[in-house]
Amino acid sequence: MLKVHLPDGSVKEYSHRVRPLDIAAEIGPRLAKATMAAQVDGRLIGADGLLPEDGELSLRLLTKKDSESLDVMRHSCAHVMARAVMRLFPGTQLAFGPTIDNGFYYDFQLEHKLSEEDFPKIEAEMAKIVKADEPFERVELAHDNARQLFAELGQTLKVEHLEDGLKDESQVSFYRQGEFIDLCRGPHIPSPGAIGACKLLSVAGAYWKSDSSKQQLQRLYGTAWFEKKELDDYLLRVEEAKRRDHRVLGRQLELFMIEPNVGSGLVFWLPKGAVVRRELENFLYGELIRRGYHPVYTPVIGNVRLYETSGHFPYYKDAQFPPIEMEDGDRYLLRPMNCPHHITIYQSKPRSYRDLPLRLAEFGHVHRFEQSGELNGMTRVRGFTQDDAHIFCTEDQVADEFRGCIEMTQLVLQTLGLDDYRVRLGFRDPASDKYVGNPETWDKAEAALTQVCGELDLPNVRIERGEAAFYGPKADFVVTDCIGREWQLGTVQLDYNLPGKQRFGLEYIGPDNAPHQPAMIHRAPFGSFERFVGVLIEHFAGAFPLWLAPEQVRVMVVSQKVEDYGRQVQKRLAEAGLRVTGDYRAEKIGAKIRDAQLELIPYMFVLGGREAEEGKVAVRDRLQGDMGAIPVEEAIAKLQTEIREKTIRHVVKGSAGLGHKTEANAY
RNA sequence: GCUAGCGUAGCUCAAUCGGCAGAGCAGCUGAUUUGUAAUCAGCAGGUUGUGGGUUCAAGUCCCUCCGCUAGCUCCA
Repeated sequence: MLKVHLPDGSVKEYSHRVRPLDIAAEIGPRLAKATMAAQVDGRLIGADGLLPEDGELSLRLLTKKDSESLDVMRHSCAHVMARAVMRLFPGTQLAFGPTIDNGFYYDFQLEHKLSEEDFPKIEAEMAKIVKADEPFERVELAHDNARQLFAELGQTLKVEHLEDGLKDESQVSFYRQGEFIDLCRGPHIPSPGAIGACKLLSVAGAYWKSDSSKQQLQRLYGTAWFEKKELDDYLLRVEEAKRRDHRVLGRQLELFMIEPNVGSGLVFWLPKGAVVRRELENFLYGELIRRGYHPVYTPVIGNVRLYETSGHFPYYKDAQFPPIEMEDGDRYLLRPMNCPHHITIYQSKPRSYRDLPLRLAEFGHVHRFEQSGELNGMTRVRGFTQDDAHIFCTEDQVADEFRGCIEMTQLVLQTLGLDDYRVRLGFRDPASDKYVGNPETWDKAEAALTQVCGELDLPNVRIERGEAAFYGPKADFVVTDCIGREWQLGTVQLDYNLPGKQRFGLEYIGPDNAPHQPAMIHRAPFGSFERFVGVLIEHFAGAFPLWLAPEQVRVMVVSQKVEDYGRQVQKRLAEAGLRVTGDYRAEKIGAKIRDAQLELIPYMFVLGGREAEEGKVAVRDRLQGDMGAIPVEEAIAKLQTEIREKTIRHVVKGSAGLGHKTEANAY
């Protein structure tokens, strides 16, 4: 006897084996038709999944209205796409085809080079399959039989996966739809007729089992929705996201440029971008001084020996610009990190426990030779400036110092309205030989980090093995941008290894008059100015809050007759410390306003004969339009308050994935 | 680095089958003196990423290199 609890509180009992679909049919034929999948005690299963004979369970029938159904349908759509590709290109080998945010992909191995020109053909074939609406049938087979089946079908990648990843499974499942059979855990929707609208998005290379030493496959990306309108909305959102791409806005708004004749991945900060950066630097410097950091400046190159000691050179040789070879045999490296230089300052004189914690801060420019395919606007470059600092402290001070770093990072993100982020605790992978130091030291560092993070109110903390730096574990702040990409920005890293005897052998004299080894914390709340500003441009869609805006207010005159008054007001605003320009062209006021709106200037002061007579300015707000005329000094005070308070007047509503990103910044 | 696609004026893009490189915006000059998102007219702007090849003829076809884009791999 099986007891089934339904969400409405009702309970049904069965003495025979039933499937969710049977239960749906019992409730009503419309529901049976609408059922896409089911949830049993919170676990997703297919509508045709046989429920146990005895016991008690809670069942939810999932229809198109339930968000869980969307993923199930998209996975089915991946099968439909694979079936279409196999029909069009016989001999296609199937790899993996999972669901991702807003869509799905499928990896294939085939002779034909897929390109966007093939998309219409594939989509047409998919449409036929959807229209035919043949059911997805789940079949379970013993491991050996499955292996034999896929060997006969010539699906060698699937056979390899059965022998490798699934070698311990005694029984495996696959799904059949017409002539198409695929090894698959499921679940699927009952039949593809429910796929309302789907579209192929792109094709790209991907390595078999994510291993760059293995063969490269062709990956087709697609998206699918229950309703055509949802697909259209999604495509609109993608377009909107493209418009706020920091590379596009960076050029339009003259914030930065990258000139291939100088070098890939090397950033030029143009005057307007430099203003944004300088404001951020000033903000950070204020915080650093308040928190007892000492700013330092150190060389941007150094003898290779230094980086051999730190380990950076041997570990990241291929990702660095090659050393400069001198005639006397010395070799100098463009520094890839600032820590060895700050360590050198620490070592420059004997240190007492009374000096600790010692916090050395530097906006240090570093160079790394990133692979060409990794370069991306400001977010992945070959020369960048870290808002770096290194804290040298005693064992007892580690927790407090670490907490201080996390809090400063949170303050920074909060100040800029970046609240869509998660914290990744990067720990070592015990199986890897990438890490320096002994396991006990690592365990100590990881335990300290876990404890501190546990005490703080951090969102979405997740431990990821294998994500540590080679010298220590870290807490990375990973921010999601407007098109659903994640960027590692701030980082706080705990290091017992570089100060250790095997590396730099740092010491301080303790109260017991004996030498001790200090601990080190590496931290950067922004990560790098380049990447941070890149993400910030997308976050604000180029419309910075007043305190960051390159141009805060533009004075514009209705006619050149009031130019003198305009210049007077402009001068007064500049004296008050505002970043101001004036538009005195022989243009109509509408044209001047339009230009300023497109340049995303937060405030416009419109001046005509009336304002000149009364000593006022007509304030036009970029977001709200005409605010009416007020005295000049009142307008200045209003803007100064907004600057001082770092007000954010419009925030992108962050959420995971492009599908949920909604347009928020009107511009 | 790998796979695929793409490189035309400062920007966004056009150029039929291989047949005289073109438009809008921006820029410059002149006229206009304007009240809350584009006034009008004129002028100028190019070694079609680079080097080679095929052809009577190449922006267009082929090869090399460089760069960019998407994804993969990597990220101290």
